[in-house]
Amino acid sequence: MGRTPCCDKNGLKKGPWTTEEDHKLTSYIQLHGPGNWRTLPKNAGLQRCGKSCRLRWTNYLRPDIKRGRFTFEEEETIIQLHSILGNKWSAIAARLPGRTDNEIKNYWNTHIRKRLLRNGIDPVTHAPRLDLLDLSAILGNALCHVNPAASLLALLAAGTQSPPSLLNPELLRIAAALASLKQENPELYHQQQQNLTDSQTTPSQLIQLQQADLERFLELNNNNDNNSGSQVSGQDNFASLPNDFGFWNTIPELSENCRSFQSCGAGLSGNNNGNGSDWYQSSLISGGGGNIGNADSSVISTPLSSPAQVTPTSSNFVNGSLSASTTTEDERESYCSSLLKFEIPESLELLDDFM
DNA sequence: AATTTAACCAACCGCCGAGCG
DNA sequence: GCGCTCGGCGGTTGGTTAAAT
Repeated sequence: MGRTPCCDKNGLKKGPWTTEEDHKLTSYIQLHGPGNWRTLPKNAGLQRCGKSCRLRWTNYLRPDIKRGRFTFEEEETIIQLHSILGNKWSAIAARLPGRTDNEIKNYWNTHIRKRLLRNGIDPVTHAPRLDLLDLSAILGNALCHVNPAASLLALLAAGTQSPPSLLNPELLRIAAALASLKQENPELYHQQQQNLTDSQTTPSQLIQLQQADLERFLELNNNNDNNSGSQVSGQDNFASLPNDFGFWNTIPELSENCRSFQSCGAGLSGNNNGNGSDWYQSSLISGGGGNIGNADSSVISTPLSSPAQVTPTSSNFVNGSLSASTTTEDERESYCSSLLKFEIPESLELLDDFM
């Protein structure tokens, strides 16, 4: 199947297109329609190969192309489709009106892929990188949606391998998830609670290992709130902890783990139907999952589609999600940062319910 | 202000499959 | 069945711009 490259011929121009060339190509296609790319450049008076013309038209000049930044919904769609289709950019583009495969591919490679990698998620398999992450965080995130109670158990079980005085950051996160579930879907919440009751493990025994630190932490958080009258970021809160607070300050890895603690908003997504996709996708975008020791604001283990526990200050926050049409990446980052604000929900008392 | 580095993205390259004679 | 062309696709490059030093 031999084939001569269409651009090998001398005299054919390469490189960036000029306005005049764009005008010639657009005018010709408006008159004759696209197609027959081999003869098109000659007929249109262009010193380009047909392939170059086709790419210019399909990726840039086509009138139905949507320019500008990708919206939040588009980003979610790309991730979702990529998890199913892989690098089938044209197939993904077919689901995103106005976006070209080239544009999606570029956006994936320059934005989404990097973000997933930063968050410890393999951009190829969409699975957490076990070699990079803390196992308990992975377990927590993976199970959180399916079965919060089981997730709690898993995390607590993982916690038993840590020094007893270590406050497992996932514990509060899962607790917040359960709190959110209780508010959003009481029926499912009680079902999960029943699952926990039916299990052979006694959570009270496990949770007691961490209860002391949990109480001290909440006490500190309350003091901070009372003193400042404002919310305190998670990192600041940890920074304010006394050095003898638990065991973590003696071990760098544990210290980092705790400093990366991000609370609240970890509830299940608004879609509590057992399909984990939107929670998963939101986690990918917002940076969910086992980010350890990374203060990057893009790695927030909080699903954007679950705002129940957070109070975003961004004006773009509309109806429980970012206002997609106006959301820039900077604003998204800002929004993510706002999710770091500390708000231990009152319903965290539900931990006692498990006791 | 100048230089270096990083990020972005349009465009190119090469491979592939469909279709045709 | 073979050879060829065409259009499509995914990977990669390199020029431009922005940010950092």
